[in-house]
Amino acid sequence: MPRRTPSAAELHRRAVATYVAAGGEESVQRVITAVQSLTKKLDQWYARQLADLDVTAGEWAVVTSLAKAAEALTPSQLADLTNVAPSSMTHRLDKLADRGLIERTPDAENRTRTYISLTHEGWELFSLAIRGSDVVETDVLQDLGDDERGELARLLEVVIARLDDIDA
Amino acid sequence: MPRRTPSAAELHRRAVATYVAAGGEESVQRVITAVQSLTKKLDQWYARQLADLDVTAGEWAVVTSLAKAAEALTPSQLADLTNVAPSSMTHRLDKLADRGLIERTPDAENRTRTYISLTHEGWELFSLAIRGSDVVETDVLQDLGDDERGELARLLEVVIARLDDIDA
DNA sequence: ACAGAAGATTTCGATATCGAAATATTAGCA
DNA sequence: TGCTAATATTTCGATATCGAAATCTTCTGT
Repeated sequence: MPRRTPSAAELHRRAVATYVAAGGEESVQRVITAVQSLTKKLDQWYARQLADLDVTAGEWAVVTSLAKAAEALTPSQLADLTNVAPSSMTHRLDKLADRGLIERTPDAENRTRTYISLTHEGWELFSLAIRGSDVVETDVLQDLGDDERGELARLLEVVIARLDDIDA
Repeated sequence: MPRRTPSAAELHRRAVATYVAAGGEESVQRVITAVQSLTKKLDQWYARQLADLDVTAGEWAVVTSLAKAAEALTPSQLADLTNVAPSSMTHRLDKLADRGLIERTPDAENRTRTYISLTHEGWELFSLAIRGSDVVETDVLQDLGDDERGELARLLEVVIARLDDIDA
């Protein structure tokens, strides 16, 4: 018989122990493991929320990429930003265009290139989903005081700043 | 012409601004956005590293789940842990079993159930990949002092502890 | 003991994704 | 100019994933 589901905190402890036993450094694994399990939980919630709007995680990734870019992007750029093969993007964009969330605009200056942009409906969907997910996200951070939340953000941003320099 | 690729830090700033403009709370978005872009980068590195070992991200998720559980799991549990449909797990396990990384053991007490466990080779692959990824992970956290790293871990663990209570 | 509900895994048809090749355009350069 | 290389997107065949249904086993209640 499978035993009772352990708490997230307990799973985290075990995961860190496992990684350390396999040769990882403890302080590193505590951070990385926590970041990953947090993302995993968030992804589950987003998936449910997006299902209500009849949008897949992959489609949502396209919408947010366009929203964040604040300018038109090419299919290749979107494929790159969303970690997917360029050939897969074609079909995704077809579906999104059919639903009226994005539109393709051929580049007049370079006819091999197509620009993708959010339609008004696309922006509305984005805004709607963000307001919904902000609720869950706020809940997740509830146990952190204002100062702690700021400190957490600061530390993460130090890490982010380093991302480009690695592996290059 | 597409302009120069912005830095991760710059992308982060913009993303937060976009989410705030769409109705998100700033201190929340700073944290959540940072966590997600960090995970995305890590996933890219893992994918490359795993490709060298001829393992997909999905297969790796199965291996780590088994390693962390430290006991045999059923296909359903694995599907749940790795966010995939139970029917998809069947084929994944077939492939992993063909490669000798896992093995299926029928449960003697309940013949509808099958237990999946890592083989010796499975453990070796796990250990090898962990030692490899620890290198990158350590690099990522390089700009944080020991105390800062500890504080980051602590804050994240506070958040983790709350995950179970949400949405239930 | 037995009928029906619940559970676990697999099979099946439809769809999504991948990598490689095809197509079309632009850029570099002799 | 004209030829080759590079770039952007799409098409194509193979594989992976999904949700629903099928199969088999165990549990529940009478």
